Amino acid sequence: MAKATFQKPKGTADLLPEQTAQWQHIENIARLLFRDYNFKEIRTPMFENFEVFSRSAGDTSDVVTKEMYDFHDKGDRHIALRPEGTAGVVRAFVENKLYGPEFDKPYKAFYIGPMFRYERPQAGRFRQFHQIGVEAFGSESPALDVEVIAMAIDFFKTLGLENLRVAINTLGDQLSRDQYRQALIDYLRPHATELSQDSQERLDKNPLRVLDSKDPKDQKFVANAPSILDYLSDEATQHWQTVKEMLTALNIDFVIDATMVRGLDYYNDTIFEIMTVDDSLKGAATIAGGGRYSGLVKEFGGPETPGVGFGIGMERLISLLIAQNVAPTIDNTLDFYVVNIGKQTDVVATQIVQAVRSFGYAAERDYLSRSAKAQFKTADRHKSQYVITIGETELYNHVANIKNMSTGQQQTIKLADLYTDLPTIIDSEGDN
RNA sequence: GCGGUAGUGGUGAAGUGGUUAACACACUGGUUUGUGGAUCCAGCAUGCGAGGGUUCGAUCCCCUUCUACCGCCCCA
Repeated sequence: MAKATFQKPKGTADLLPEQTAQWQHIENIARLLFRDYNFKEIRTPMFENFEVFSRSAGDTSDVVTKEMYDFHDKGDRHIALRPEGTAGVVRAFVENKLYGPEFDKPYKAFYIGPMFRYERPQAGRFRQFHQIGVEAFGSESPALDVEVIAMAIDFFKTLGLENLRVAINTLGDQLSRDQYRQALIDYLRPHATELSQDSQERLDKNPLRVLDSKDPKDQKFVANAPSILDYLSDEATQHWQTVKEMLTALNIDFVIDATMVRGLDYYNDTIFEIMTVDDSLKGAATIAGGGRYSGLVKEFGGPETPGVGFGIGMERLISLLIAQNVAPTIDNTLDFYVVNIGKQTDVVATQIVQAVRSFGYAAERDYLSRSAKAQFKTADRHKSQYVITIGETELYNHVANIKNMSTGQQQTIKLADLYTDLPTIIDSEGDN
């Protein structure tokens, strides 16, 4: 490394061809599967006005208070790189009036793309990472909560993952939440000074998030804290019950985690996380998280419209696929390699590769005037099925040699035939 | 934002305050004046993340910085 003046920004990654194949595999499966559920792809900007995120994720959320990748542009606009997908989709939903009568309800959309969070990189955590997410707007049906959860699980199963744990909880509706919030404050307030510094602040701003704390000082209080499940309104209870029943009806195993809160403030009713129990991803076990939210569309100026969705972390997903040995093997094999010997053959060699490619075969040639041996080695390394050799003698006679690399058989054919009948020549190879 | 560990060629790595920085893989060439997977031979870091400092002299000591990995917080 003579002068490594340029390095990629902290927490980013270059995805090289060996890896992109893997990414494409996952994306392809997502697109195919989500289509089965009638979700359509939506693409929104990778950056938005800062307020789009601060208003939706919640002013007290960690994402907004310390992880926002934001800056002021040349027009002095306060811009933020999107830290998650929902806010932008909701903004687009409202801005494009997708709540209009001509659109399906629920309106189902999915997205695949990079997200940004300004934090210290570590296992399963990057400044630029990628999510596959879905959102469905316009129905309060618990069946939709369940469908979204089922789709995530379907996706992971299709990819071949095992040992997944689905945790669900409910945050109830506004009424339940308000009552619970008060109960929680009443419970925690007397112990306020014994809580961690962070949680003391949370107590005022967003007491539910105290439940999320991993600090041992807080944990002992969290353990005996009142449960949201005891404060659900009749309506919220009904919703919650139905979600559980439907999950059971679909044979989806789940655990109820009454202390699960989620990091974004906009959720209500059903929330869920899907994590691996695989040891390899200890610090980053959660590969998907999501839930229902009802105030967001209104917050962005649209009509009161409920939504439900999830986000899947692609980097974590890929680590898990690798850890569980279900990553697909990629095919980099060539069908043909064109060995050319001598300067004079340069033009024909180009004509030949192009002709071969025009038949739909993957083909490569040598551009470095290397020895025939070196070119064959390269062909071999690419596991090329056939090698076409063109030297000056062949050129003079208007022929080329085709060698089957697995049998070692080589035949001489006319260039004219190669250009018109290559597939036939290959097919009939064993016949004569 | 805080803490821990690390940074030598394309890769995996050894190494020492002092003339030419092991070894292996990969790659290139040759052994076979135009034909692959084997053998053997040869070549392949004026450089030890970057910038300062100590020293007669530093890849090896000190400081700063950058980056990576891991942990805390939190999350995907």
